[in-house]
Amino acid sequence: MKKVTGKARSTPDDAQAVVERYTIRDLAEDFAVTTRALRFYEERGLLRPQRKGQSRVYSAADRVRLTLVLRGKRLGFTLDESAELIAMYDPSGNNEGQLQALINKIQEKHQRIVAQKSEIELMLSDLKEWEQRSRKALRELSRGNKQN
Amino acid sequence: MKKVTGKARSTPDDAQAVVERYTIRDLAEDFAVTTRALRFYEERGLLRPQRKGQSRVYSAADRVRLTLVLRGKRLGFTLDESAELIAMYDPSGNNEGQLQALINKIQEKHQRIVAQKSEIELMLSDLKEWEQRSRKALRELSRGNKQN
DNA sequence: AGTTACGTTTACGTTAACGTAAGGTCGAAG
DNA sequence: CTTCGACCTTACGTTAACGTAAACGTAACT
Repeated sequence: MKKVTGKARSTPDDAQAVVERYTIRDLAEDFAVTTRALRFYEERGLLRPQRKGQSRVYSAADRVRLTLVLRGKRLGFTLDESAELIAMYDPSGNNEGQLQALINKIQEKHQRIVAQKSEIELMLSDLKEWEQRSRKALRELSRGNKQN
Repeated sequence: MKKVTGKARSTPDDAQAVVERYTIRDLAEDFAVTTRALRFYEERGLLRPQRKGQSRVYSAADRVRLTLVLRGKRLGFTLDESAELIAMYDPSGNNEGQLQALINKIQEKHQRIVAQKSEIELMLSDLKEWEQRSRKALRELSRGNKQN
């Protein structure tokens, strides 16, 4: 969690607002992703870091976005879907319609997850069944061996 | 479920064992997969239909295999994993060690599925949380509008 | 013979989310 | 000045599971 204020080197005299800035590596380490992934996310419009020269400079806002992206991944969203959701949640366009749309999207995904959950429950029973059959076959096999 | 015995056309006199045979299309329809998929599965060693001339002829055994493959898919197995499992379950090599290995594999997958399940539960709560925040933002926004 | 239906092989195309070079820039350290 | 180390861009490679198209064989019907 290397936090660095405005000018990191050695000018603590400058009492400007404490704007946290992070290098690409900071974020990569903090979130356990590769720098390639971060650049990729940017390419896909999920992050919009500033530049200092050619280097990317990430802010706290970018960390929030990244958090959302990663959360989206865990939720099984594609990057495009996450991009869409994040865009909708963007404070700049926080009007009523947008938010309602966002809520709808979320509920849509909610449905999908619920479906996945029942799928998995089916899978579990399938697996158990299969294992049972294997065990049974194994028992019968060893019984057969004894009778040999 | 077009079942066809030995020689389908018009020789019911031939009383040989009722060996069910299916065309590639039969299987495709019965299992709701494409013929391409069936050929692909064969290419990957998951199915081994006989040939009559150049055409593929599937047997009941192939249906079982296909069932296992599709079940594997639902279980989140890759084709390679399914191939492995099916190979292990193959009656030709049904010795004790093989079966035990199969059971182990299955349990391994079982673990994975269980993990997925809890992942999904996390996702669900994440989603609900997110939705809550959106709703709240929406309420506050409409409250603000009234005061305008 | 011609057409239609169904089968075959070969092989390139597709999608997602990065991985993995290859080569170039830039500022600090020795 | 040279060498690092960290950053950058460009661009091709990768994996899974087929989709899709091309070009052809064969059998049955008309």
